[in-house]
Amino acid sequence: MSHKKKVTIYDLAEKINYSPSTISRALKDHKSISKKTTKLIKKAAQEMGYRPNSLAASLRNSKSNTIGIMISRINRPFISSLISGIEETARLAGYNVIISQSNDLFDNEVSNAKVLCDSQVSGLVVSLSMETTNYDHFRQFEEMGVPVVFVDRVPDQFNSYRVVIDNYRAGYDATKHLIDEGCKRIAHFAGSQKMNVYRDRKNGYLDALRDAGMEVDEKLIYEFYTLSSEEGEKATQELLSLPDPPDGLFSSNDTAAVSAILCAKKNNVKVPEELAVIGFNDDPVASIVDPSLSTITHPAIKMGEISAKRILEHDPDSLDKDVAEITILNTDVIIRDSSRKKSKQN
Amino acid sequence: MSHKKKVTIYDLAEKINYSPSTISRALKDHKSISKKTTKLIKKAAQEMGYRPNSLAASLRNSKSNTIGIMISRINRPFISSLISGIEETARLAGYNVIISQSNDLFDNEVSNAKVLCDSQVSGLVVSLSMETTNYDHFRQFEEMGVPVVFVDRVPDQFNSYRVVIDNYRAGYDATKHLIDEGCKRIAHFAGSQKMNVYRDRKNGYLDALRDAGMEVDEKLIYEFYTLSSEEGEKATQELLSLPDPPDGLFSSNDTAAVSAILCAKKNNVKVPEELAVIGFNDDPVASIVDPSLSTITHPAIKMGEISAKRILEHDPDSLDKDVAEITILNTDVIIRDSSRKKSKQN
DNA sequence: TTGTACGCGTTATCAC
DNA sequence: GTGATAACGCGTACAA
Repeated sequence: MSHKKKVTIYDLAEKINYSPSTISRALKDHKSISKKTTKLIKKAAQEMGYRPNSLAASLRNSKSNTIGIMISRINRPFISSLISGIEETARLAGYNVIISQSNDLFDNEVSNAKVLCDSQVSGLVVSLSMETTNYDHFRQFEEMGVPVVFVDRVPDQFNSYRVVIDNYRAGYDATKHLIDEGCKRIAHFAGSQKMNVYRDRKNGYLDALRDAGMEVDEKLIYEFYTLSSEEGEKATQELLSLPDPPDGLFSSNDTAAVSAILCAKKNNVKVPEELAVIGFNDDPVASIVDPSLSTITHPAIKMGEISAKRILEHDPDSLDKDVAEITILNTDVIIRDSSRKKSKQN
Repeated sequence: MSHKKKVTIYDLAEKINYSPSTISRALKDHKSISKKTTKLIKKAAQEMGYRPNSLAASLRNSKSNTIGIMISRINRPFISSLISGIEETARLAGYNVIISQSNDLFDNEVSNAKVLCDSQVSGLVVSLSMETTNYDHFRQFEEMGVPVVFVDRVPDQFNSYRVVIDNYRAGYDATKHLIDEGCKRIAHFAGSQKMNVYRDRKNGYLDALRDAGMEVDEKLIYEFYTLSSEEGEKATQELLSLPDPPDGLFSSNDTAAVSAILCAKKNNVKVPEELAVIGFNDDPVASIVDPSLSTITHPAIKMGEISAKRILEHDPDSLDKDVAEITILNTDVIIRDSSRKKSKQN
C-alpha cells in the first residue's frame, strides 16, 4: 500500500492542456483568467484531487503565513487563553500558529527564537520568560522585516508592537479597593521586579497606599520568583505570625492569593474579616475557592486576538520603524467575598 | 532601513570557493567531507551569518519536521497540559508544533485537517471534537503516509495510533470508591455517549453498581453535552429535589463535580456526609474547592509526550498498517474530602 | 487571455 | 573528498 502521489499544477496542466501558469492563476482567481477556464480548471483540480503545496508557495514567496508564539508555559489559564485568541484569529485569516515554550528559561527563549526565525514565521507573538532582560534575540526578526508583538510581559526598551494591560492602574485599583473596605495594613505579594507586570502592579500598590496616607511597611511586601502556592503559603504563614499582622493582601496572581486564603483558614484567621484578599488574573479557581476570591480581570483572549491582528495588519512598507505601537487594555476589579468587609452581598 | 538579505549556501560557496553541495554536506556533518573543510565551512557560515532555510529543505525533502495538533479548545487544563507535553518532546527532537482548535465543531475539524495536511505535517496528534463520528477526513493523512495519533477522545473504528487511559476501569474505580465509602444511591454525570471516554466511564459506573448488587436508577444518570458548570448545577438541583435523593455522585469531569459541590452547599446538603462526590481529571480547582474534590488523575503531559514519541519514532516503512497500536495509561483515584464518609483525614 | 522560462534554497544522485 | 546538475512545486516577469 504505497502512498498516493501528489498531484501538482503540472499534472493538471498536462491533463487539460493548459500551461502551469494558467493553472496557478486560475486556482487563485487571478483576474486575467476567464471565468470559464477558471471554472474548468478548478473542476479538474477537484476531480484529480489536487492539493496545493503550501511549502512550495511559502518558499517561492518567502513567507509562510504562520504566526510564531513564544510563551513560558502553555498550561496556565492566562497563557492558554491568550493562545486560544491568537489561534482563532490567525486561523480565520488563513494563518497557521506555531508554539514554543521557554519554561521561563532565557536560553530556551533564545534557541526558540532562532528556530522560529528560520521557520520564516510571518510574525511573532511573545510573552517573555521570567529570566529575560536582554532582547537581542529579537533583532533577527526586525532585520528580516518580521513583525514582533510583545504581550503582557514586555521588554522595557525595544521598539515593537506591544499589547498590555495597565498594570499600574490595576495594582492601584486593587489596593484602593482594599483601602476602601477598611484595611489598615495591606500586604503585597509581588513577582520578580525585573518584569514590567509585577513592577507596575507593585508601584500601583505603593502609590495607592501613599495617596491614602498609609505607611509602606517593607515587612509586608514579598517578592516572589514564581508566585507559586508554596511561596504564597509560606509567606502567609509568616505574615500571620507577625506581632502586627496585615488585615489586607493584594497578591499579583490568583495562585498565591488562593494559597493565602487557604492558609488563613487553616490558621483560623477569618477571610475577609481579619484578612481581606484580592488576587490578579481571574483564574477559574478564583470563583471556586471559599470565600470566593476578589481579583482583577486579565483579558487573555482579547489580548491574543489583538496581537494576531497586529501581525495580520502589519504593513511591511510602513515607515517609522522607530515608533512603538502600544495597545493598552482595560481591566476591572471583580469584587467577590474574599474582600467584602463592609459592603454585604450584592 | 531595508531588510538584511539572507545568506544562502551559494553565497557561502562563492565566498570560500567551494561548491554548494559541499557546503550543504559540511553543514550537516556529512561523513564524506573532511573534518578540516567542514570546520572551515562552518566557521565561514558563522561569520557570514548564514541561516538555513528550513522551508527550502522541507520542500526538497517533502517533510516539514512539524507535528500538527488538533484539539477542541486550548484553554482547558487537560488540553493545555497535553499540548505542553507534545511541544516539549517535539522541540527536543527538533520538531515544530502547529496547533488548531475545532471548538468542538465537526466542520472546523474537517477544514483544520485539510490545512494541516496541506502544510505537510510529519505527523498529527488529534483529540476529537465532540461532534465527530465520521473520520474520513483523517484518511488523507493515511494516504500520504503521515502517522495519526489519536489521544483521549479517540474513534472507535480507525486503524491508527491511540493513546488513552482506561476509562472503563477509572469509572469503575471511582464508583467502587463511593460504594466502599458507604454510598447506597449513586448518581452519575455522563458526557456525550458518542464519545469513547464518557461511554466507557459510564459503563464502568454501571458495572461497579451491578457488581455490588446495587440497582441502576436511570433517574440518577444525566447525559450532558459539555459537562459545564451550568449543566452540573441544574442537574444537582434536580437530584437534590428527588424524593429519594442520591448520597453519592460520580461526575465524568471536575467542572460539573465542583458545581455539584457548590450547589449542595447552597442547599445545605452536607458534602460528603449527605452527598459524596468524585470527579474526573484532577483539574487545579479540584484541590481548591471546599471540601476538596476526590477525583481521577488524567496524565495529560505524559499522554502528550507519548503521542509525540509515537510520531517521532514512526517508521514509514513499517508494514502491518492494519495493526492499531494502542497505549493505555494508568489512572489513580485521588481521595480528598468530598468523598470521605467513613475514613477520617489521613 | 494564456504560455514560456526562470528562480526561490536546498539536497540527492551521479560523476570525477 | 568534492563538484555539477537536476529536481522539489509554485509564482511571476516577460512575451505572445
